[in-house]
Amino acid sequence: MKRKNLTLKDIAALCGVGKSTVSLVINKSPKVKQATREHVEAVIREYGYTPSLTARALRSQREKIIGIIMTRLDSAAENRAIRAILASAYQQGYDAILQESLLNPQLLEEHLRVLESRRVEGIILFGFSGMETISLEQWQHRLVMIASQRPGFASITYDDQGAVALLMEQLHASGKKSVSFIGVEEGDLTTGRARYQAYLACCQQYGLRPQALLGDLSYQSGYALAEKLLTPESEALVCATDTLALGAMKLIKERGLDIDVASIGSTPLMTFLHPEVTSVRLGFEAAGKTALEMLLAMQTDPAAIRQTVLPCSFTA
Amino acid sequence: MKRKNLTLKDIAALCGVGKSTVSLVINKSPKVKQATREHVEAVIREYGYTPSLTARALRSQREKIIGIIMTRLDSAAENRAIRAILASAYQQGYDAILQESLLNPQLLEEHLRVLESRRVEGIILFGFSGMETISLEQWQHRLVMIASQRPGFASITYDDQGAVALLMEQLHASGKKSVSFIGVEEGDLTTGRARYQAYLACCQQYGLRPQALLGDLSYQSGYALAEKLLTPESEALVCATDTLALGAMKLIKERGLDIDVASIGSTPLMTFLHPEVTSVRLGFEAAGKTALEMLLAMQTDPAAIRQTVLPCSFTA
DNA sequence: CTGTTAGCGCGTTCAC
DNA sequence: GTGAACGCGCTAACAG
Repeated sequence: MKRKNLTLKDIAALCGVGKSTVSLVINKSPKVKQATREHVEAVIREYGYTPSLTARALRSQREKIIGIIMTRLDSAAENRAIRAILASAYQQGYDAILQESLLNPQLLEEHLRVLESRRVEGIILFGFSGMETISLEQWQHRLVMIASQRPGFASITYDDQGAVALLMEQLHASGKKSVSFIGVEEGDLTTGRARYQAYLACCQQYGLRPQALLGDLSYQSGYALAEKLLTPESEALVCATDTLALGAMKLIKERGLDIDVASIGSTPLMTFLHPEVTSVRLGFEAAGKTALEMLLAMQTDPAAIRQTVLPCSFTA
Repeated sequence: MKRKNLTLKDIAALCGVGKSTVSLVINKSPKVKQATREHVEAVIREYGYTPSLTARALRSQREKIIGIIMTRLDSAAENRAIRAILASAYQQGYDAILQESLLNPQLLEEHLRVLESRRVEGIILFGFSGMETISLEQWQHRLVMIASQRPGFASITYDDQGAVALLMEQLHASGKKSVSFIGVEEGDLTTGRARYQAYLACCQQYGLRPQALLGDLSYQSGYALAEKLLTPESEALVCATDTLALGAMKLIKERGLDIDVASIGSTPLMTFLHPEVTSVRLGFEAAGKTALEMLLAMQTDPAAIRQTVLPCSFTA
């Protein structure tokens, strides 16, 4: 029962040929006689031989593995991106080692060490604020950051300003004069700072008085912020994320307030629970797909290191 | 800049010692002179040398990698289990290759092939109905199934019956006479069939008339089923999952119905949005932790192949 | 042109 | 404390 793994050599012996012949067959080299090839293939199938990618990797110096470091497994946004990454990677014959940073720089550092010793070919890193102190030089030409950026590094970021602007424009067009905002602390550079600043800029542009509160990234926070911020005069509320919006919506429903809500994310849950909420999609799937493409391109072409900003759009 | 990876040999040369000495230092063997050890360690640090786990794996025939095949990345339940798996694995020096089966047997089969050629030491497989046709013999002693089982294979399943019984008991104790149920099709053996059958059994036990509908596993389905099933006379509703419950709750709120709802999952979202819903936890974290422990135990002790049923409990 | 031999890649381990 | 063999598949050089 304990069928220990067969090796190339075993198969060669079974076929009465040299190791290299078997290797050539496996790699579909044309320089093997048809008869030999078929015989070898038959034996391989019969014994269920599978070549060791480990040995291959050692020899070829190519692991065909990438590392993905996400912040939290249960982030819906990252999930969607990763699904796209895994699918693309799979097609290219790559597998992915997954790690969770939990927004902890120290943990990130340890993960990087592991990926280093695994000799992964590249890393896709979901950024978070606090990781600025981590040195990444040695990964510079084989790392793509998502959702944050760093000079000289490849990155894919979401169009935070564009998303907020899109929402604000829509609310403005429908005549709202009192548009509030709930977001997350500016310590978070993208979801936090960028979206908040964009809100402020839009207020200025449209001559609105900013009314905003920032908290953390939880349903509870959305609820609490909305509770503090909203008044009977509020006409509209922009939320930095769907999570916050879900919290806010709970309050709004409970109080029976009549407020137009807009948010960023466009998650299936939000679309289902509150289709009336205007929502903008940031293109998570595209981010994942693009990240992998960029990573693979970087291997051969250093010029592929680019900082890409993905466009956002209203839900189709 | 293109610092190509240093090897053991390089370090040995730099230190003026043999390869094996460096190896011994890395593996903290005591049979190295203190002075030599310190010198070697200094050089290793200075040059930032990291031994290749690939070479080590080839030599030792131990990859220290496991494969995790989940059904869907965005399954909250699986996410929680996987977080626990990753954390435990990390402690033991294991990394995880993650794959998504999307409930597709064919995809599962391909993933298994990949894991085979990667020579992973074990697999944690989140089961789904439809995968019965896939042969797993060769993995028998290094695979743990979660949420489904197969004779002779290690598995961890949730206590579907217990969970339903717990909810029904509570509703019965509070005097409900009309308890409906929405679930998922019986093609799904655990979430679907087991929970539905448990509901029927409880109805019989308490002398209630069963009123149930089954659909798929989506918010929309929860809403639609509730709409068809509930009447003004309905007193209580048991939902097979939080997802269904979220859908049902939407309808219930919209209609202003007065119905006690109970569900299985106890996700943070549910707890936040509808704390009034009675919810049972199936112990996803425990499942992940247990799965990994079992997998590692199986490597040395075939008797560790067990079919475990995790207990459920009300949210703490 | 077909097929083989030999050595490599890198860390581990065991006689010397 | 060390050289050499080893694990497994790849490939350049070579023989038939």
